[in-house]
Amino acid sequence: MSTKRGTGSLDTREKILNVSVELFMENGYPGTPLSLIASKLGFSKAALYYHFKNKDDILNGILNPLLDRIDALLEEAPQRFTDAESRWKFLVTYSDLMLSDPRAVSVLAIGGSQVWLPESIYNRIERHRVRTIELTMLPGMSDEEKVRSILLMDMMHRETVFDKRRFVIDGMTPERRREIVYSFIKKSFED
Amino acid sequence: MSTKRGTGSLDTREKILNVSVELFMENGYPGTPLSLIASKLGFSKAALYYHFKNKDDILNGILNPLLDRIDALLEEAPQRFTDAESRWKFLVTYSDLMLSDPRAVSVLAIGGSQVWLPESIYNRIERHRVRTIELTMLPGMSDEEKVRSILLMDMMHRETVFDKRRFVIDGMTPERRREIVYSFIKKSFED
DNA sequence: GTCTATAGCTCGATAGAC
DNA sequence: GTCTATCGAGCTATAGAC
Repeated sequence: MSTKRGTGSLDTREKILNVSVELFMENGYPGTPLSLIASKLGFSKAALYYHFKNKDDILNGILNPLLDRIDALLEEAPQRFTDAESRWKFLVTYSDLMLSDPRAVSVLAIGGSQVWLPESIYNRIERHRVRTIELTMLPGMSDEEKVRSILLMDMMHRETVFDKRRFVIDGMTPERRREIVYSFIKKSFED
Repeated sequence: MSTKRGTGSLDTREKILNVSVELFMENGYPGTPLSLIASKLGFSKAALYYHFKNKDDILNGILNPLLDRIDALLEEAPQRFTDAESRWKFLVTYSDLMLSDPRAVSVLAIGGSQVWLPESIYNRIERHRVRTIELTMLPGMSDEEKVRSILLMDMMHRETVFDKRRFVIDGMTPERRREIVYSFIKKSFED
């Protein structure tokens, strides 16, 4: 995949991805011209086309590693969970997976309805969203419990995906916040 | 404000706003050219400039009525609420206000980090977001309670703002869903 | 592997006729 | 109040030199 690298330096390819993520977060994906990415890297726009075949290819480079791993996780999962413990274990695994790729997650957080995404990526994300919600639902749930599952899965997803615009309490660390959020979600699931 | 109108027909201005909202939801704001709005209305791009001074002015026409009313509500509100009942009354009022303008809410739902918004509108929305969260916090709350307030306000806001991409249960009406969601939020606040 | 130059396109906005 | 025509800016992507 990659050539051998020296001590501290990253692939040019990786540098491009990292700078792109920063700019996509600031300006959005359609709002970030390739010229801006190039100038922040200190070289010209055309040079980007040596490393990526077009703009969407940069986006794919950022998102695909994470999306592939989510695909794999969802394929391993059973049709439905039948008990709360194994469901919770799955949710934690899913959450850890998301948190393991902050670069991709940052770009996912730009979204919203994400109409600007290439259709192939959009469809994958939508499939993940629907499937994870389905997997929170246990057999024999009432309407109230189903709706609550949707709300809580949504809450968990947002907790992994959003970092920037978050309302921060005094000196609370992100880890402490996450601990509180997850225990609230777990308790609400069990209630 | 408006000239007298015939029986069923809307202002051209209102027609433009309604068509724009539909297209903004489909393609996003930056992804919707004025030419598309014009063609869907059956007239030319230049005609739009008789009714609005530029593209952002259309967006303002959609959002400002709601944002103005939210501003007014937030100015009426006390510095902080001191009891759970008056806080809940405020939250219901805020929610009803949002639901009273589905057109504006649809456009707000496009967002996400909403970097595409004109700065003036973006700042207003951010102020609303922060202020409403502050108002959910009662004196003497623990860290856990503060975080839960953030989560629940966020949940409530999303319940008013999102319609489209929602995971729908069988034959459940939106009203039934909202009833379940609100009772969950209320219960979680009181817990 | 990076450059300059430019093709080719789309868009917002304006001018001016009707 | 709506039209045609067009300007000018900004963008993706490619060609071809080094």
